[in-house]
Amino acid sequence: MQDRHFPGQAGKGENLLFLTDDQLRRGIEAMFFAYRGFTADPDRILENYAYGRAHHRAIHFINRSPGTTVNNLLDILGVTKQSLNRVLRTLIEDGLVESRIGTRDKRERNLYLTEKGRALEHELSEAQRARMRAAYRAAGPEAVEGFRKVLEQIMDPRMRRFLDSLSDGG
Amino acid sequence: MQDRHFPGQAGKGENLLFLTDDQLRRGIEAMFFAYRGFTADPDRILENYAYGRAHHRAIHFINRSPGTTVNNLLDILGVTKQSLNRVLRTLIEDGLVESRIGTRDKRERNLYLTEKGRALEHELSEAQRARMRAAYRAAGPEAVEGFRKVLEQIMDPRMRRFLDSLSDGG
DNA sequence: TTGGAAAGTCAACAAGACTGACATAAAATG
DNA sequence: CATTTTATGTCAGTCTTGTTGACTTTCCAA
Repeated sequence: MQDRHFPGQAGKGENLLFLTDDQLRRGIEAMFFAYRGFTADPDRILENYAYGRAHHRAIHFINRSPGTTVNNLLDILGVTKQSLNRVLRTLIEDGLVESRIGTRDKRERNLYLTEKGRALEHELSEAQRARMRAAYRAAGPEAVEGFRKVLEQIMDPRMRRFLDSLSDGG
Repeated sequence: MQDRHFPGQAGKGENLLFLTDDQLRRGIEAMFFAYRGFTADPDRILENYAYGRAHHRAIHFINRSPGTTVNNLLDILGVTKQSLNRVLRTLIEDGLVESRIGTRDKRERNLYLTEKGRALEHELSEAQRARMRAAYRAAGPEAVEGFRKVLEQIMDPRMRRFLDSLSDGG
């Protein structure tokens, strides 16, 4: 599609140099180290509250989709409901998340951040955004476009569709 | 530096649209979902061996730098020695890693993959590379360049220098 | 109305991270 | 040569976060 097809071996080889095992390995290692940096700042903040990454993820996506159900969250986070429930329980007990019984379906719980929850969400996301902002700025808009493009290809298609739905609808 | 400076608000705003909180949030969520995809295939393989991600990471970097020491590995992986030791012990017991007493400094242990270790390393990395290869191919070489550029900015500078040293020297 | 499915909760357990204390051997230093 | 530092390994205990299994409440459809 986007490859210009030169005849013969030389042309093809030159075009596909970015697909060598060595280039792939560099990308893999970059993902590993970058993800560590990506989580480092929120992790430091969470320590002050005796929370972990699981709490951050729950807070993030509840803030993102207020009124979401436990089942929705399970789908997004990809953990078992028991695991999520433990996290939600502490967040509710600590007054960061409010759980309201569903109106249509009383089995469901609609989740909302409280004022306190929004405050922590903002503290966490601002720390994470600061690092991303600096990285984006240093790399430039074209690099950022490529960054997002590759990430979307790495993730499972289901999650890509989910992200797309958030961008369109929200 | 790489920003072209237009006078007035409109020009500046248009140039920096990729730095809005919304764009940053999309990048953050993309990182989260992509990392899950990134680890999914190796995780599935590791289950068959009753190993975890920690084993994968150790195997990867021992394969990357044969003869590396425990201390080196601690530095790269960013875990405690107790944590790493548990992993190394099982890998050595299972005959995937060989630990030789250092020649210059007999306190050190030089770590090597055995034939069996290399086999697992290859199985794991090939699965991970397959996903990355597909993503790279779909996104194209320019996107891949941006991807790597942004990741390098996200990681801590220490790890960036480490990656650079691997590219130059190895 | 009754039985199954769905949403959510509670309890117990496992992996893998952590800290802290301690042991051993070897190297470095005074 | 005595002491200190370094590299590694180990034991014990804790924490987060994942798991499975059993359970309640609610909804829906046969």
